[in-house]
Amino acid sequence: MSIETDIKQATFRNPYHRLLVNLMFTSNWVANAQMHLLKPYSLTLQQYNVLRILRGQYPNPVKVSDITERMLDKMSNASRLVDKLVLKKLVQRTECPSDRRAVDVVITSKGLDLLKKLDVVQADYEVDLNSKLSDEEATQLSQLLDRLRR
Amino acid sequence: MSIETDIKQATFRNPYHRLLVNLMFTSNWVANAQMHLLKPYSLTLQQYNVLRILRGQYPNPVKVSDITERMLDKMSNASRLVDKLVLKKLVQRTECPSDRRAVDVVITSKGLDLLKKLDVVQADYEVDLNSKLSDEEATQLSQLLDRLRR
DNA sequence: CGCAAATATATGTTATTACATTTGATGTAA
DNA sequence: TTACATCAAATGTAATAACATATATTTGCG
Repeated sequence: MSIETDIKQATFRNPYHRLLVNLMFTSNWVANAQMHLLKPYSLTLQQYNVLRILRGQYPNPVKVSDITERMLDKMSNASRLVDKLVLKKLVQRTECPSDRRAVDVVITSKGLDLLKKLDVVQADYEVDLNSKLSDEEATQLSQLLDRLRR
Repeated sequence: MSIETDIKQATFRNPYHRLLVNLMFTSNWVANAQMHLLKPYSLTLQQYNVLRILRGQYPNPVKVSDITERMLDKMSNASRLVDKLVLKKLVQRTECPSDRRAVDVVITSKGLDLLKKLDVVQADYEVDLNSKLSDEEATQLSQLLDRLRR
């Protein structure tokens, strides 16, 4: 279904207007689906993203400021997000030895195990996308998104 | 810059994984920019979207349930969003004569005036996109997003 | 060195979101 | 018509987000 049908709007002013609306709508649509996948594991999308960032650097620590930077999903909740993950014992927080202002965060083995389980769920979801867009189309879509942010 | 550089992640498992991350990232990026455009007018992005939905039907009323449906941005805040807009006198709420459970919402002339001012701001933003993607590319991107939601 | 500016994180506050429940109205089947 | 399911909106609530400010540390310039 086209975005026009999905949001029941007959026309847009121009292709850019349509694109902006479509982008937000689609992203919400995906975020929603992902949230529901994560729900049985009591993880929010943001917490999941933080865990994946940490796994990407494992076993090296990542600073809270690095997490903030990579999320774009805005300022200063990184500290509290890490809080939540510490409470769940999915990450560990230690003072950075070279800069006592900073905090080193590392994913725990419990966190890694959880991500492993979620990899399966996520892979299934991605396979599902495969039936809608080919590899090439997914790549092309990604490249167009990159250009939009230039 | 590619999404890899933007979020400092070397690789993704597959094109779909990259696409999902890129989609969220880009959408946050756009939402953020839009939020800052709206800030001087003390409107949130959601409130702005509701106003545009109402303008689309003007002078016909739109039910709260219709607003909810078109937002996908989830359940049940539509009622409170309308509340906020009523407080600002940007919309008017009247009981639907044919179904007393429902509520008819109509944008006021003050609301229409505000949207008119925002049209200019929004148009400027869209012109800016024009320098990054051609009309055809914007259309193509939109179509790929449509297919992703199939 | 001494001190102001910058940096990293944490915290306080308010608004917004997600989710569940409530209230009232309508549709429908016995 | 009554009883019951369904539906529309509003409301309660807990979690989360946005934004400003605070606290502690480091950096760098005179």
